Amino acid sequence: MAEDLRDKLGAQHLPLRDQVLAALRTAIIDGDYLPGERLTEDRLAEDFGVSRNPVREALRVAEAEGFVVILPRRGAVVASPSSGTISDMFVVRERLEALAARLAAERATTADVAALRVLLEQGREATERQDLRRVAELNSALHLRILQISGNPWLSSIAKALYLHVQWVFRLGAAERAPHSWAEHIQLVDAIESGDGDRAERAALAHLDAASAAAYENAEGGYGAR
Amino acid sequence: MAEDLRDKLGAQHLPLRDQVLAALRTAIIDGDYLPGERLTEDRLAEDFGVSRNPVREALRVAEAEGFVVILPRRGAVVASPSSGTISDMFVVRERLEALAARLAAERATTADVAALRVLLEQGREATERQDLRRVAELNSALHLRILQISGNPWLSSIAKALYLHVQWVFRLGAAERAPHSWAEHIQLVDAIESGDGDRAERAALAHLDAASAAAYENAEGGYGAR
DNA sequence: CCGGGGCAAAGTGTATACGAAGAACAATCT
DNA sequence: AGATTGTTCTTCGTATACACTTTGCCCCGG
Repeated sequence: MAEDLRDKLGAQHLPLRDQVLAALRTAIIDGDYLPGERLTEDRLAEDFGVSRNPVREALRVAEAEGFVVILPRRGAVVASPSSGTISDMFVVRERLEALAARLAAERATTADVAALRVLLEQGREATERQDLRRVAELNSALHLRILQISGNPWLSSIAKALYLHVQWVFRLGAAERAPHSWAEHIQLVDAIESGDGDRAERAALAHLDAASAAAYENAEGGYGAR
Repeated sequence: MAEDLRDKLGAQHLPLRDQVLAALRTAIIDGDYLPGERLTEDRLAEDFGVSRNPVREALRVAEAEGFVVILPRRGAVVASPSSGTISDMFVVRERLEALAARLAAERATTADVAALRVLLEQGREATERQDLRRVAELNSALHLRILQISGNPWLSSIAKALYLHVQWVFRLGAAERAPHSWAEHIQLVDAIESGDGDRAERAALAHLDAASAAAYENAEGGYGAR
């Protein structure tokens, strides 16, 4: 896309609305704002120390991304992912990440693979140290990196959005993803390195299936229903 | 120019920002605003007969949806789908619609299938009448209906967003989709009726491949670069 | 004690104005 | 010419105002 243009020109200035959006997203994902909670504009404006306008703009985008629901004349509430939508999410994500794995396998440079291996190694270390927070971070980083390597901006942005929601569900469902997923990650990176699209896709599917099962388990009755 | 756009807003009593967003989307898809065209807030506000606030909120969502690109401190321009992103879109859409077809096959009621057949029949008629505009409408309706039957809101909304972009590319690339796609549609609906997920998926893929090829052909050098 | 009517508070939706800062472009100076 | 300096256009954010809806509460009558 026009990313090159965007990079060239005044890129480093982050509009307030974007900062608010980022803060809002993480607040929701981290559970600072709980599903069903009402988000009045004034309150958010005060929380973030800005006026109503940036907040409103951030809210619209958050709505488009599925983090909040906006009821006309009644304002925004944090969305409530039901267990039904969780499995829906995973079915879609499975397909998208499988595709990403295939494309990544077909396009990865040796540098790309090296970067993945670094993440893998760091993940192994963090797992050894029992640093679950860092493990989760690296897990995200790995998946996001693969998406990026796939070189398909649409795929990347859609899958990223879904991924954020998955994280959200995880946090709500208490536990972080179990560390055993790193074995699957290694399989996946190996497959990508091999350049074999079919194999990469299979590896991604296997991994996602396991992740899905774990998520579903965690999520069962995890959050405040409604 | 400002008049016809204003008329599209009509007398509905939705929030203005939603009307503006809808009008903006269709204006972009219909080619009233061309790729690369600069969209200043004042201009849009005047075109739609509203103040700048609803316009700004609509623009943020339009950006999230990929219809415009917002450059910090420089404002919004209509996005320019390059032929690269077109094929990227189709690769993703292929997977999603294949999934939708599978789910639809697994879940479709006889009423669902009947509804699809009605669309099919209307499409056949419209094709006979050479009513290309109506054919395109029915084509959309069919795909959207299948998405809906799939019963997966995530899949549905993501694929719908992608579909809008495909339509956009089509309009830009001049011609509507060739009428021969109806034969593929019939295959697809038959497969869905059969309840055979694999078969439905294959039918969807075949259809999408053909559509993709046609789109790619139309798009080649179709629009004004940037 | 309870249900409903009505009223006030809260909050959204929209408009408007204004100042600050960035970007683009023209004019000016060396 | 090339660099520098204004000038202008716009976005970005703030603030304010106000209509209109929704909500919640109080009070009243049963």
